[in-house]
Amino acid sequence: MHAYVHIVDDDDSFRTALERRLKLAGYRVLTYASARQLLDRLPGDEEAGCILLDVRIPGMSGPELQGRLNELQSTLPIVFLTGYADTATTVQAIKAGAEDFLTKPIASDQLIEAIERAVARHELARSQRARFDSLRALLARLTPRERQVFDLIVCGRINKQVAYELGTTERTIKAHRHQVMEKMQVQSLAELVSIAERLGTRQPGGAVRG
Amino acid sequence: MHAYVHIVDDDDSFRTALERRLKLAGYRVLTYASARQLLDRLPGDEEAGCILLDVRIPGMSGPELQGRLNELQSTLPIVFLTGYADTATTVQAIKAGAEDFLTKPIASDQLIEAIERAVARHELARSQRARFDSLRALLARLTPRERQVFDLIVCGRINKQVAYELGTTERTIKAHRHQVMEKMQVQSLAELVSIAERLGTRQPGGAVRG
DNA sequence: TTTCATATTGTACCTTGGGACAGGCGGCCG
DNA sequence: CGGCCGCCTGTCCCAAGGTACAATATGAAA
Repeated sequence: MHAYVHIVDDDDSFRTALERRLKLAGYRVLTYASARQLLDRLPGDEEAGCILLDVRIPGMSGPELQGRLNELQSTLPIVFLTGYADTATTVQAIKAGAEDFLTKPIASDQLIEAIERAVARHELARSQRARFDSLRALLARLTPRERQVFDLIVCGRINKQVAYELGTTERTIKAHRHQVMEKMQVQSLAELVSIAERLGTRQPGGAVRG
Repeated sequence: MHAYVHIVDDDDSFRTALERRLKLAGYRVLTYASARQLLDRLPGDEEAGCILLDVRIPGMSGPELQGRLNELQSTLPIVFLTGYADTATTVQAIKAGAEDFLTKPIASDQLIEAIERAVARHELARSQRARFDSLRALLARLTPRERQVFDLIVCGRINKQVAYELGTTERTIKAHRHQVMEKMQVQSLAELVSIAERLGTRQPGGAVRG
């Protein structure tokens, strides 16, 4: 386990001490004195890891950074680590998806436990994200027309209905449908529907009245 | 809005005061002096509502009750309301799905806000649950054989393959398949797959090697 | 201007799905 | 025991999906 731990804290000595502790525990550690710094050298998703984040840091606060990272679709789990914790902030942080909320001083084993949970969650999130993204990539390769056909067939329309709704012929739809199956790398309608369902691109769509 | 608020607190006077406040705010209120009492007269899902729960109550604690209710598949959101809140308990409660975690004394408007959020969430959860349950009910009406056919066709098998895997003929599968579509009240394979996906009864299942 | 991707359409043929109609076998319950 | 249900099976036929082979048109890119 060579997971990255990103420490964001304005207290130099605390940061250094924590860095040393975690390196001894086998982690790769990167430190940041402010939220800004972390955003500037934003860690990607290439490696499993997590963020250890102080609540009160100069400039952008911990929860603010959390919000920003959420906006940026970051999957990096956050473990808050702070001196004083008021209930509202704690609740807000956890609701916003933080993996944990710990108070200083913190026992090493308890911290490591939290980090391990966070890293495990990150690994899970990454793999889910990877699957999701690869499906989205496939979908993105469809031409606009193919995408229209895709949407209709995963809603259960038969070729004839699709042809009617798109103002073309059944033969043409067969061609597009073939392309769709090809590009989405599926052999059956069932798989196609399953993908659509998982990507959330499937609105049941009323039955046709023709 | 005639939502039910279930107050669980061992402090008689607090319970009564809170009950009065909430009734004035238009809620229907039920009070319980212990976790046991609430479990005994367990509120169903018929009406929207939420639970106001103290952390430290005699017998089963707030978080313990929360765990028990989660086991029981309760959808009733919990708003913790307690005098003293340590961080670990707060984090644990929110992670376990509590809607909020407030400390006494609490301003009415803030409490009402939390209750409103909880009730809204309950309404959402109830409607989702209802849809889910109705699908499960349909699925439960399938005979064992039909269920096997269902599982295979939503994985993309064609009749011939299903027949082979179940050691019977294509004709028989057609009959079962017809029954499945009938009982599940769907007109297309797409809808059937969608249901399977939402019910999580669909394991991709490897391609057939025949 | 040539080339490429996209969108379109056609014919012919085969496979798969699905309905209509009809029947057989075995277990469970009143 | 008779009837109901689950399960199985058959034939005929049509509709829908899928493929091979082929071709046209248009706009954008090289």
